[in-house]
Amino acid sequence: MQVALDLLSALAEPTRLAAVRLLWDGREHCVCELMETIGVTQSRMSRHMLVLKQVGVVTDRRDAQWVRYRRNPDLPPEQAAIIEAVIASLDGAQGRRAA
Amino acid sequence: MQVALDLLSALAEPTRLAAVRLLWDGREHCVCELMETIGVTQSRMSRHMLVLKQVGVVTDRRDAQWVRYRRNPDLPPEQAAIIEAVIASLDGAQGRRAA
DNA sequence: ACCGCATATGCGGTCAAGCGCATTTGCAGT
DNA sequence: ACTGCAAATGCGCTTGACCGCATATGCGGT
Repeated sequence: MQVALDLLSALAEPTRLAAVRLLWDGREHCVCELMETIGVTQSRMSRHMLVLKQVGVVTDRRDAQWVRYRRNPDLPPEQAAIIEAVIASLDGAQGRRAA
Repeated sequence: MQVALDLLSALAEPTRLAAVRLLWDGREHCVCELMETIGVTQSRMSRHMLVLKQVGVVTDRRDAQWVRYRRNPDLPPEQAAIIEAVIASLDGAQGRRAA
């Protein structure tokens, strides 16, 4: 159960959920981009990304002065399914509001 | 986003996740049954059920001296999908361990 | 009316999560 | 070597989640 709890805890925070949502396009994003898009301070963004990395949701890579984060391609399918369901609920809410 | 965050927070707690899992059989369960099955104190169980009720995951019903909780049948599908993905990951982990 | 089981709740304590600020570290250009 | 941007981290603080204990409330049965 612990794995699921860790994942849920990681997602149950606004900054982290926003980051996961952005990273779920499959592309790489540096911390500076994420913090600007989401609108949070640098240390805050950095720490939250660490949490996401620790639960295995994302991967990071040094690229010169930047650290590029992206969705972890090796994330177990059952966990990916959870994240996708969450993102779908976010997008769905948006769509229904617009309709 | 708030709705999803509330749901995730509600699920990201051991006692509540265990309760949701039990209630997801669609049947009714009283607090006394839940607390015994899960193995927690009465006040603890009661309070966690309140949280689950507040986020709309479960419904309660007075039946004589008991309060019967069950899965909320009116839970929006996108949220139900999240919960089902979580439960599937729990069951899946179990099955794979046994295999 | 009283008792007893089931459930909820008031209260106070503990602990970890999250935060900002300041500093450090990593890296590239000059 | 020095400067500057990107990212991480040490530190101390605040706040809210969760807990147990005790008590209140709801509801039959006697």
